[in-house]
Amino acid sequence: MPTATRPRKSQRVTVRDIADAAGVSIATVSYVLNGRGAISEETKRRIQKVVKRLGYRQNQAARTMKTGRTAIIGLVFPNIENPFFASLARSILNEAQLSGYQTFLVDTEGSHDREREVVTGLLQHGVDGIVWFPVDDEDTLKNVGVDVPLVVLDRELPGQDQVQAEYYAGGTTTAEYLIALGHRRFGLLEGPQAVGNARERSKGFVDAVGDSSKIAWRLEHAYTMHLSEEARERLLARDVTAVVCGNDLIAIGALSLFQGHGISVPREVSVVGFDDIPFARMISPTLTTVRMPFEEMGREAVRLLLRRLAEEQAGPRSQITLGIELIERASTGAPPTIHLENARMAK
Amino acid sequence: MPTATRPRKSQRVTVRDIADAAGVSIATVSYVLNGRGAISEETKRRIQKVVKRLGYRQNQAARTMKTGRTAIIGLVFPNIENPFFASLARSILNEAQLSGYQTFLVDTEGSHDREREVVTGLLQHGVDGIVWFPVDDEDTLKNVGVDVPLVVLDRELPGQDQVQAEYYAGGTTTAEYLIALGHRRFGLLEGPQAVGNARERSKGFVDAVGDSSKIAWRLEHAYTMHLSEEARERLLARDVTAVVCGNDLIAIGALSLFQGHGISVPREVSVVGFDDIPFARMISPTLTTVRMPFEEMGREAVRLLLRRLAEEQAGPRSQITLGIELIERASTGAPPTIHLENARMAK
DNA sequence: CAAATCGAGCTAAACGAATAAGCTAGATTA
DNA sequence: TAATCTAGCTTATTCGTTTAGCTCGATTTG
Repeated sequence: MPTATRPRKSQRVTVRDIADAAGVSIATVSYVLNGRGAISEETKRRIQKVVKRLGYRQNQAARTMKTGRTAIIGLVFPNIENPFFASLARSILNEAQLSGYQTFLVDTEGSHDREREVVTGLLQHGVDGIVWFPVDDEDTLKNVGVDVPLVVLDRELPGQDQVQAEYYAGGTTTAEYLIALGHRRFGLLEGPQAVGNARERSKGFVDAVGDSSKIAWRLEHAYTMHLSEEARERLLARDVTAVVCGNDLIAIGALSLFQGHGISVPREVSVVGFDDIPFARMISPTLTTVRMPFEEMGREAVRLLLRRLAEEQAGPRSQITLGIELIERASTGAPPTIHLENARMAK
Repeated sequence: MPTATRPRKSQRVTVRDIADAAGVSIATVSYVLNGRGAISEETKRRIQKVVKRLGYRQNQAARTMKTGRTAIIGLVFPNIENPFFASLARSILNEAQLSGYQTFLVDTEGSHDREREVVTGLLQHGVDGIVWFPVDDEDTLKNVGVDVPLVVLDRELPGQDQVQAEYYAGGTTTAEYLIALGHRRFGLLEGPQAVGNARERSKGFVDAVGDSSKIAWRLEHAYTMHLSEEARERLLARDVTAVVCGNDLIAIGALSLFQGHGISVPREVSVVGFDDIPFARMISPTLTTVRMPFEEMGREAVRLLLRRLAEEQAGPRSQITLGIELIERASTGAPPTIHLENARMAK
């Protein structure tokens, strides 16, 4: 179709241009650029000067063709709007950047189909590795043919490298803390039980509570601030002195509900979250919660991935488990006296 | 160095493999893959079957070499942990994905130097276009040599395509609303005035307030929930009936401070935010704020970019300005009577 | 009935960089 | 003096695609 228009030649600066301008071969330029080969200091300097002068940038696509490496990692997340993921993403983007990697961030919006789709896209682009935060415990990528290193975040998948936190301990710690405060009747607004770590957390809590106290009810809830009708009813029934939530978003939803109904937290009821998103300390009352080590998780995930990449060898899978910590804030306190007395009588 | 080890041939499936298996040339395979050329239905089907059977994926790097297109766009953000950006990012990622584009997300962490750095990285990877949310009004990319379409978000930069919102109108609308409620003494916790839209917003507010009321103080503040010492003092001085904040995070910080000091919102003081991040409706009291059209902004930015990409022609720059809307919630109300009376007397 | 047209597919030349292998000239060694 | 070595380059090939231009037989047309 183009008739008169002459195709613009040499649109982009290439090694060829550098080589010509510096009076050397393209091989020499390439060696200098990659710090390889035996090149005299003088030639190096000359070439580097030309590179700067012409504003040359390596063509990553061409590089990739030869080396098979893209210097890109893929980051697969269920929902970037959840502050938990935003914090984690930041840590990962940062760590990757430090090692000279760019990151494709893809949002699966909680769908298994989209998980498969987006990962296929990532592989087509030839990402060197993938950090994957699965929607739930289902291994949707089983037969997608992932032929690059993969690190799984916060989930239990057999045979994969993974970075997790001490969910069970998070549960027990929470229980011990609340019991020490005097609570004896609990409500659990658990995260989706299709996810292993949500189960772990609940299990830790239930185990630690043991026979000393009563878990009045357990209700599964999505990781969102907008409480389900059932959850609202449960909370407003007022039959517990402490509500333990699957994550901070659910806890914030609970606080919001209580506040809307004039129920005082923590005087009438205590609320505990999980994750310690930045908002947890800003809402009122500030939220007692279990801190997830975002920074560390992201860093470890990227490092694990890059180590795999460097070794090239398929060693045994690594499983990194990070410690958690209960952060005591203003949403928890001693139970109302009447309940306290009940508890004493029960002893 | 490899002596005994035979280099694994045909590690990856290529068009060559498909062509051989289907008994055609690689050109034919390519035509089928790209829906071009005149190929019989039968051959198409045969090739597609082989593609599926061998699990072939196009090598994007090789494609890029020939076409000069990467099918990647770069997204440059100041801080992904701010829910405002998270929401915007989600919209952009989604829209890009729909058009078959992957997205590099980079976080500049509010630094000009990093803005330059990361964009250079993006260009090296050959992104087809860039959506840029600048740190402030400074055009840090002026001499970075950006040779691809660029869309600027939420900032005023001469000569660039941009997507914005009606900041000035946001300011006036807020003022009119508060005045209608009876407020006459205002405090402004403004966003960084180095940024044009923050100035616009303040200007809109100040203009609309006019002589009818008094702006007791104006204080510049970073876009964060953690209030500065000066801001805290200002707020606790209690000399205004309404506080207008530069964004929702600042507003949440203010609410938190008031609540911590037993100051009732909105009975004693009203608070207004800006952006309408998802949390605005979940905190208590729920936050009256000005809704930024995240979804639309992201969508328009990507569309604008892709249009540029398709046209290839450098037409006149586009400037899309989106409407905003005041969302009335529970953090605003009539001023305390004593103030109301003062205001009346002043008339 | 020869020429023009057309459908379906093939050949071959890029794209820009990395790199193995080869070359050259001067220095060192036998 | 000849053989060997080495620093410092260059030459030539390769990565997997896309695509302009060609071929070849079948069909249509004047």
